[in-house]
Amino acid sequence: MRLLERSFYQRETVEVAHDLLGKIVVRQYYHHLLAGRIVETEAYTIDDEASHSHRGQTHANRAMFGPVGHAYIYFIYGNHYCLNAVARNQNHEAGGVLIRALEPINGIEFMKQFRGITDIHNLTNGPGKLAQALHITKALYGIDLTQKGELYIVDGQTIPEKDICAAPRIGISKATDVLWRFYICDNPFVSRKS
DNA sequence: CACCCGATTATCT
DNA sequence: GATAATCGGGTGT
Repeated sequence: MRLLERSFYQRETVEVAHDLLGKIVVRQYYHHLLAGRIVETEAYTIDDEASHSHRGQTHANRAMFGPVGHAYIYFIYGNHYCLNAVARNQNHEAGGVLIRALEPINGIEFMKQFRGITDIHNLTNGPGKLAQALHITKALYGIDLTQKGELYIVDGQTIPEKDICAAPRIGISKATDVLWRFYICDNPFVSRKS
């Protein structure tokens, strides 16, 4: 499995969100490798009212203004971390792709332990859930996802266009018209149906 | 320093 | 399907 190159992330954010489906998130946790296939994503651009980057750079969102291919991680609702891959083309100042759901591939027993449950379909089918299952916290903020390390993304199968669904993003109140949520249709690990 | 809110989840009914 | 839990960050005083 090859690492995704920096150039992969240096394209339109929405395109990268679409193309990240089928790619593999790898978490090296001490000597263990936890991995999952991306089955659901959402794009957030700087022009987008729903994006954390829309009101300009702050200390918390600085990663989204930094080099593409790095991780933007945020904490929400008092409990949950969420993982984004920084992605944008050269015309834009900021942008990110929220990783919303994974299909567990490797290290499933550790994921169960980190999540405190045994149901495999409830392990990584949500952005906060997958962060907990892979032990992703702010300690990994800004990490380069194009280099082997504690967290990175490698190539996987290409998903046929007919198997990709687009829908409005979840949990936002602004810019609900655009279909910037992508998921693999009929995949049982997607956070929810549309 | 007080206030408000949120790219969610678990746990009810 | 409804709602409580929970707390860091942004904003304004």
